[in-house]
Amino acid sequence: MDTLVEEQISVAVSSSQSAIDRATTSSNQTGQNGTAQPTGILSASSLVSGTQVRGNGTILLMPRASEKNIATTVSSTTQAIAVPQPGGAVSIVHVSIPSGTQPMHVQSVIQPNQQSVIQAPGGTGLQSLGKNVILLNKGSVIHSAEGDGGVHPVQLITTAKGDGCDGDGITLALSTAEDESRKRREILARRPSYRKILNELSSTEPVVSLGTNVEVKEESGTGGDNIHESDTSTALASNTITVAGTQYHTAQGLLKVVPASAIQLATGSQDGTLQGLQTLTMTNAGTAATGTIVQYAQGQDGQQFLVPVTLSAADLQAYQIRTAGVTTSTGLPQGVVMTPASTIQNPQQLAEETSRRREHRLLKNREAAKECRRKKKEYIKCLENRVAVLENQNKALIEELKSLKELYCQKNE
DNA sequence: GCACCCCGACGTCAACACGT
DNA sequence: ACGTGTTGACGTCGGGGTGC
Repeated sequence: MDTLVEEQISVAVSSSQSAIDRATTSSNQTGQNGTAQPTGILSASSLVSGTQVRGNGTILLMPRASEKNIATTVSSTTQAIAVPQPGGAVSIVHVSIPSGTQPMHVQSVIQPNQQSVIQAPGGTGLQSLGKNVILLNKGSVIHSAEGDGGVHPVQLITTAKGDGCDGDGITLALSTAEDESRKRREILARRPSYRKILNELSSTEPVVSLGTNVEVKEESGTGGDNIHESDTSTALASNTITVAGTQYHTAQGLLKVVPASAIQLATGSQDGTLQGLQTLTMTNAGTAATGTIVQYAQGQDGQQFLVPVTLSAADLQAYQIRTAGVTTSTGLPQGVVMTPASTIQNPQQLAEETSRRREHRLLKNREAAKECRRKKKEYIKCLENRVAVLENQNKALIEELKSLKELYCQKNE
């Protein structure tokens, strides 16, 4: 897995502040399809150095040790964290935007070849992003709701050569109206693939957003994995995440979900400390015929992991028989040793194994269904935001058309 | 208070996609 | 071929709103 370190940059572009000089130069750039893009080029030198644009238009924030936490002159108030996805498809952008007295955090999924939408929480419109604040993806257009009567679509094009993944910087292009119209049609024609989006999201989603008030920080283990940091004010212990009563424990890349409300401490040392392997019994209302054993292991560094194992009733019975009054080699009272599946030989055990596998399958599917619904809702939200953007865009275009018509009529009179 | 309806969340099944 | 992930469809359950 690629190691990608997030960089903080500012990508707020204010036309009123003239942070980007609209009238800098003009040249032709070769787009993705190899066609020249007649544009008025805007200098984006004010954007953070090291920021790159992939061939698919995704903003890449390449790790450079010397360029950590660079504040730009564009805006010192709006910050974004883009998380490029290996494979170059989708990037997740976290934006921290001061809104009044309360900083606002929004998340968006930047997709290649598609108009992307900054997703604001809970009914927060794009207007709250501030006047002419734009988070850019190639082909993405986000307009100020206030505006100055006109529409200023800004498009990212890359100066990168070759595959576009190794560009040295980005260039902002103010497209001509004709070109913009054509691109707009293309954008509208490219509807997002739900399956693809979800695949991209689920494949290596490094920063997890679980609800409106939760950010999850998952730290790397022994190195080599991604390091992603969310809001540093979020107090989360390493490898332990609690979200709405659900604890997420990561151990060696394994993420186990344990509903905290369902955990009851069944065994453990008397002083409350847990050492070695302990067991907890979890009540599970959904599967009355089954139980869940939680192996509670303590790592070398004192870190503790919960590893839930769903068992059938038969398994539970065997489990209890095996653990009753047994002292293991570790010296732990009532310690647990799981019977390896390979030792199951007789028909009854085979049936139990089948049952166990079914339970495992059901458990996995249950979690998958939850995840699927979550992604679906997220996707629907994204679509709704997109609708809002397009409606605003449409409204602005209608206004523009109206004013141009009036201008034309006045000239002819 | 009770019945009814609606809605959202959930679990399960089945079909399909996809990687190995 | 097989295991696993994804997702539509379906049924169930609980909470909230409404009419009686």
